[in-house]
Amino acid sequence: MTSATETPKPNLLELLWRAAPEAGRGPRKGLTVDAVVAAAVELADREGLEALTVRRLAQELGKAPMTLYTYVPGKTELVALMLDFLFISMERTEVGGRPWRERLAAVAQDNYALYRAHPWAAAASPSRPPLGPGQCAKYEHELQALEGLGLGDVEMDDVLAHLLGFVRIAAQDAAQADAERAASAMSDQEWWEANGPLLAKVLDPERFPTAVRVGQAAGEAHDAAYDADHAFAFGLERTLDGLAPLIER
Amino acid sequence: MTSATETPKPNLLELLWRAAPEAGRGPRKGLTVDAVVAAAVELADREGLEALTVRRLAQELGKAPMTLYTYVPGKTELVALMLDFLFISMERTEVGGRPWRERLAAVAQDNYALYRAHPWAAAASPSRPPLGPGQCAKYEHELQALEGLGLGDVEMDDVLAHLLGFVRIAAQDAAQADAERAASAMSDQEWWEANGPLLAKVLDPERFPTAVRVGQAAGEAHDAAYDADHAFAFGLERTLDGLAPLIER
DNA sequence: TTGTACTTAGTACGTCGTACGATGTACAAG
DNA sequence: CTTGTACATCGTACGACGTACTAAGTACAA
Repeated sequence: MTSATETPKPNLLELLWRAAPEAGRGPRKGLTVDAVVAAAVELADREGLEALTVRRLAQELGKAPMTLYTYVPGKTELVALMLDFLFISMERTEVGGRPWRERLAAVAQDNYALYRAHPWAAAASPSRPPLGPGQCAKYEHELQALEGLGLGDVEMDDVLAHLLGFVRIAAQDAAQADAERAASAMSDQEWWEANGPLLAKVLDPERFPTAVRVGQAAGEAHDAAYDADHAFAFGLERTLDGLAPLIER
Repeated sequence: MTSATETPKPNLLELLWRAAPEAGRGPRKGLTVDAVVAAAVELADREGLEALTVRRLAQELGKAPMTLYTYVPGKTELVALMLDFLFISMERTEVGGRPWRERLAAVAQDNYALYRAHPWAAAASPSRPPLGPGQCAKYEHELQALEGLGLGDVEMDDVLAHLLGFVRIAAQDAAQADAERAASAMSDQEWWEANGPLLAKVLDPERFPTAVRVGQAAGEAHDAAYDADHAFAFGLERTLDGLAPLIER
């Protein structure tokens, strides 16, 4: 055993809470973790999560790529920090004293707005994000919207997870629909010219009677293959309806 | 303009429906699209989606990497084919004549079972998969579970999308929880030794009273940070409760 | 003043998806 | 039967990626 200097390699939790031991010797740092994270969020917002590469981010910050590893141990940790960064500063509608349905709707809408503003976050966000300050503040605020409704503690957690899961999948689907529209160089017309004939042959109303009928009706109703905001509005009502028996019992 | 031979480059839809123009000249093909897709599914099942690389898949098939591009235009299309492959052969519980709640529960459970057996699929599956034969058969079957309940066509589509969205997010969360458990080299005990002190300091019951109380209760109730199957069971009941007012009106 | 812990940067490794070009095969046209 | 051509196959290579490693230089502690 040498008396080697253990480079303490900051833990993700320490990083999230900015509990790093505050360096002593050596040159001054030219950046902060926050600056790196903020720039990363801005880049991901602007050009999507797949454009967020270490090289690219370093370039925007005017540093060499490997320099970023002084601030963040790796890309996974960076994304976790980015998420918590969003959670810290997201809108939290105040709902004290309002009926439960409005309270939960506000929670859902705050989350949906967050994911719509930062589409990469919907895909990156796990159901149990690491316990950073943002996640904790968010959890606290959202649980308070569920206080006093006669739910047990475990039920409160179940209900919240259920509600937030709905919002996440709605936001994921919305983001993906947007991305597909943007990525497809084809106009709707071109697409139909290319694929219509085959589809007409293959979507046999005798083989798929219900599918053809319903699919057509849905497509015409939304004037598109998929209407994300409608799906969110519809799903939110259903989700709240589904919580009513538990809450109003 | 030369009279160049346009290599017709198979469309994704043509590929899904196996409507490729059936080559004429040249050496016999050593594989089929189905063989490639089946091997890819098996590899992804066995080692996860990130282990599914073109080189690796080619190796398992005894071919050179670039050879696969004769069968499939690219990796995105391969994943789409893999999904439709699952949809073709998935379990479809027969539910004719049963009450609506049982029917929808069966649809949800068939989907959940699919995603649990093929965890990569939950992440890869969009809300509107391309219209391959599997997706069509699936859509048809699932819509039939909604027939005769007094819903309009557009409502049937909305309801199904809502139900399937719930299943997808539940499966995603389950897969991710499993993956995290597997990836973390730490035991629970090691994790708490490493992170407990910081958490104790930072999870201040005065700052986050509800979060600390509820989080602890939920953690103890499930004996883990997250219990995916419980979340699915709970959420399914809530989701069906939420559809009741629409169906039983 | 000197030693040491640190930030920064350059280079490089192993991975990925896939473009390109050469080689050889088997059918179609002569 | 011969020959031309469309195609399957494969080796090589390119430009990305995350990041390990090393060297250089800086500013505080002793």
